[in-house]
Amino acid sequence: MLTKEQLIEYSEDARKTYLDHISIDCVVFGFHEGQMKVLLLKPDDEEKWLLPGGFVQKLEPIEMAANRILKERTGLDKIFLQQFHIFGDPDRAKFHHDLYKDTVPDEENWFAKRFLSIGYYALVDFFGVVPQADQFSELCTWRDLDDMPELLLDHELIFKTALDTLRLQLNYQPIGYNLMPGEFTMPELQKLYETILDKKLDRRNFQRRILGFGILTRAEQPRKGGAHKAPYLYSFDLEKYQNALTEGFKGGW
Amino acid sequence: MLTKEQLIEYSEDARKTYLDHISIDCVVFGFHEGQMKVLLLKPDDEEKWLLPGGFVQKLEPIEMAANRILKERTGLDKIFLQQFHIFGDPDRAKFHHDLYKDTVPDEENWFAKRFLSIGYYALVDFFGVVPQADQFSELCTWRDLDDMPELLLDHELIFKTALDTLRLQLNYQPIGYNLMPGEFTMPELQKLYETILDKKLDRRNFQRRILGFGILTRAEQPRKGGAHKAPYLYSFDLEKYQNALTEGFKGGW
DNA sequence: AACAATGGTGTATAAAGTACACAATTGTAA
DNA sequence: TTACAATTGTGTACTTTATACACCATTGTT
Repeated sequence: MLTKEQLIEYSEDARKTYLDHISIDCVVFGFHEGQMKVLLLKPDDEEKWLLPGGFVQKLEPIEMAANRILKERTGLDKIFLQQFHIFGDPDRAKFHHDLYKDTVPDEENWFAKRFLSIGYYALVDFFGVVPQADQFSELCTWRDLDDMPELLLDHELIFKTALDTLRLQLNYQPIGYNLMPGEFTMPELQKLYETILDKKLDRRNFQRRILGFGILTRAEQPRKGGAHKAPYLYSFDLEKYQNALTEGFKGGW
Repeated sequence: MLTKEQLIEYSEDARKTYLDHISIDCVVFGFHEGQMKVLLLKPDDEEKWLLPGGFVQKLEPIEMAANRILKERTGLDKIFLQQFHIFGDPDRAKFHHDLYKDTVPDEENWFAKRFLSIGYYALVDFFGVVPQADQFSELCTWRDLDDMPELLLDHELIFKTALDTLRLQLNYQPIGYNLMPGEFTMPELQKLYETILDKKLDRRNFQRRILGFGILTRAEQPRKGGAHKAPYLYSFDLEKYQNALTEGFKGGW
């Protein structure tokens, strides 16, 4: 244990040495018309795009910060959020730094700092979102997964890491409750998996596997009205879904 | 884009609102005599124990910080490190805060802050480690996985999360290169898996599965001298091992 | 020389994953 | 009205992987 004097000295040292700045960047996934979408911001006077993000406030739990930030951009309140990595290269804020470096000296420029950024990914209901730009951006909108623009900073890396994590997650957790509408058909759910994985799946094997998870309830009436054979409607059995989320699927060992 | 005045005002606001403190906590796993071990610190004047940790310095990449911190505690240089979560409850530093709260006022006490902590786990060679206590601790030593003492702060949670992550990792990545000596027998490797998973595995099926990964090389001579039948010696084929690390094992989808 | 303890290898069975075929329904074009 | 394309539902054979269990080999001990 330190003495009083040691503690005060240590504290002064530490204050100079260790202060840092935490931001959160979110990869928000939505699903619409058979396409996986990501919510992006287009900053003023810039070609490239950004992930929605913000700063963690003093004493604010990071989970709460992530929810707050996403509420500002999407209007949504209770969002499926998953922390997946922290990114911490010292020069990752270079964009904002460069943008303002001729305007004000570094000492007065908040952006002339290193930002550690916590990466979250979110799975949301496409129709529930009302995209809202922030003060630095002219646009906040959905972009297709297979038509992504170039991203600023290390947001390319953050996005890729999020997608990899999501794909990995498919192997041991159910997915879809947060992305699909209340009722959906099996082919629609399959399309979700196919866009996430970026590959075709066999219709019949997909159906068997998904049903084998035991997390779906089939409605009595199929969906009428469309062309072709009327498909059955399914919904997630929330209790079993939640259980599968915590338990995980197959063991491996 | 902000004007000069807006930027300066924004920066001042931000400085007050967002400054934070980043620490790193490490769960260091070692393997010795058929037992999984974790490196722990016993602070002065405390019953409970701590994980080795430290602070990330300004402008220091976090990966580098983790390596630096572990070098101080273990003497090891190039360590297998895996970031797995960031822990950010506002009151998680309560221990140090309480410890010193009667000694100096909060403004002068570095510990009267919220610390965000990045959790890393490390897999190391047991014999390569020379445990070294820090200035706050009377002891730094290995503890058996099944004989863990109580831990301070949220280190219990950090440890559990690390173990869960490690167990999950077993399902899609090889493990052992960083934990086993250069040459080892199949039963020894099996014991590693068994202690991590905390369950018995079938000898014969384990062997087939591991060999099926194609990452082991069998030495020509078995290990002589011990009692009973002489077991074969294996070593990891580093190239194939690395490849399996990045590729992952089974797909699932 | 018999025995206990440990390690190496094989085989039968069950479960899971893959590939593919056929029937049913619905709107549309002939 | 009928043939057809498109889509969906269901089944079945085959392959691969996982699981359970049996037998033999080696080595030191009794």
